[in-house]
Amino acid sequence: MLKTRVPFEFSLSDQNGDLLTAPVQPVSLVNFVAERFRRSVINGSLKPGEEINESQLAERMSVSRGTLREAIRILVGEGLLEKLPNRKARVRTLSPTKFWEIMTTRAIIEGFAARLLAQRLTPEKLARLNEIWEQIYRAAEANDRALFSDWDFAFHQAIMEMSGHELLLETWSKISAWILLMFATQEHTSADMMPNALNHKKIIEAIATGDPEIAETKLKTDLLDQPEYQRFAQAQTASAECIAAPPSDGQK
Amino acid sequence: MLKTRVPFEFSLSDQNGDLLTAPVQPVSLVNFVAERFRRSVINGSLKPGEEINESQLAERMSVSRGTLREAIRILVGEGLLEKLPNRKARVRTLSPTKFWEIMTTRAIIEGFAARLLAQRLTPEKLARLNEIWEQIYRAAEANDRALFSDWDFAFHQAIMEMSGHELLLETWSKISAWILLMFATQEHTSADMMPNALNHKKIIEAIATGDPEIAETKLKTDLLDQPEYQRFAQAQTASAECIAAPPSDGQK
DNA sequence: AGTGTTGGATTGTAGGACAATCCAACACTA
DNA sequence: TAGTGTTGGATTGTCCTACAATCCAACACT
Repeated sequence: MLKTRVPFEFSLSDQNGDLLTAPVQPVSLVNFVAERFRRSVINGSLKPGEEINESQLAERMSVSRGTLREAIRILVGEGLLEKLPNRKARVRTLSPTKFWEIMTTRAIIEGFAARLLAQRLTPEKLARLNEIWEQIYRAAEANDRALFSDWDFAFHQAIMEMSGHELLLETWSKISAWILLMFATQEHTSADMMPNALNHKKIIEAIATGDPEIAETKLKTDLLDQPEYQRFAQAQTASAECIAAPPSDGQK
Repeated sequence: MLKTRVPFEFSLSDQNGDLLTAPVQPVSLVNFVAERFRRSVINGSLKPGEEINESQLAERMSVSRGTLREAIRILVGEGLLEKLPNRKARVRTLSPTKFWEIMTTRAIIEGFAARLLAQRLTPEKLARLNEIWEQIYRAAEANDRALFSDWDFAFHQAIMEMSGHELLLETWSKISAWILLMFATQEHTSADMMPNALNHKKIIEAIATGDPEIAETKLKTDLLDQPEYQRFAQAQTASAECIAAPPSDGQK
């Protein structure tokens, strides 16, 4: 088989114009495979609970088993796969409880990031948020569900990045695959998009006040008031006050 | 070389009496090596910035390069090592900024866990906290720094575990190596231990009130008021209000 | 001082080998 | 029939060897 490595890969949506000066990131085959895993889980070709046969999959992907195993280690670290010794790796399942956990974790992480961002806001950062918001709005207008999700994700990612808190960003990144998965599984009607878009504007305004308390609270309540959270969280009222009340479901 | 696997490993300090019914966890060699890495970083035999030569270290540890590489992947996922393609893995360094990041991240995670725990507190959980506290107190009395750190860590870990929020626990676990590293690097005088022990009692009391707000706030302020945080965070006043003010240092 | 060039060290990946483990199916026994 | 051995194939865990790709520092050139 081909023994050459995947040399370089640029995320094509590289927003900032300074493509030239931006650090070039070589991508190893292992990372490439890991990314494929993420996408496969997110787009549903790898279903929750599905097991992974190393030799078989390695051959189908035309990579060595070692390479595949390393990729699996990464995904396990990110929580997308689970693995017990001597047993196949499995795609983790997304139960209502897990859903609640993801949303609350996001809430405290993004809430804190918003607090930081509010304190360190610069005109450039604000401009960037507004740019992304434009795209969100446009996607909502165009009724483009996939595009809307992409920019929605980008919005939250931007907040995390601009908060300047590296560890928090890392932590957020590790659960971001779950976030994407949730985006993918929510069956919004087109009616949901526009109010959602307008709400993002309110988030920007909350951050723009410069008041850390307002910014943090806005992000927190916002994440926990999402309809899909409500749906999964069953009878729970998901206000900021009730942030700590998990849904009580039997299945893990 | 030896081709047999490391069969099973029990954490000897397995508190709960039902050793028999508890699930048996086989440990792969990769995990064993990963654990060695963690300990080495924490006890200082692997110094921050130090680079890792795969073949060399693999031979010295009597494991194959593949096994070592998988272990490295795990540690990279936990953030203890950093790795760029085609370059050696390196032990990440703990700058003042990083220190601030760890403490604030802990604060929001543990704070939220305390909130949950306050709401779901049972007599058994409370008893467990008090048991651990006994050990903390005893270690402080005996002036045993290492023992104190161990039980201090166990205390916080117990809060995370008993909060019942799996994802939060996972997230916390991933940065726990950093926490241990901080414990290891703080050069407390013996005088610091007893007040610290007594303060842990106050944490228990805050949780025992059952008021999520009180519990969360107590944990948050507590983590950010630690002397070692103050030391690293330089001129910052680390009250709950100033939670979001990072130290401004040049070196990353 | 700035820019080619080169060789050795190291990482990235493949692929084969085999022991250890698991699991499901079957056989046996009370 | 329920419970308990037994067994063989499938799969994972680990090691090994091999070599291409990459990096880096040292040297040479201009």
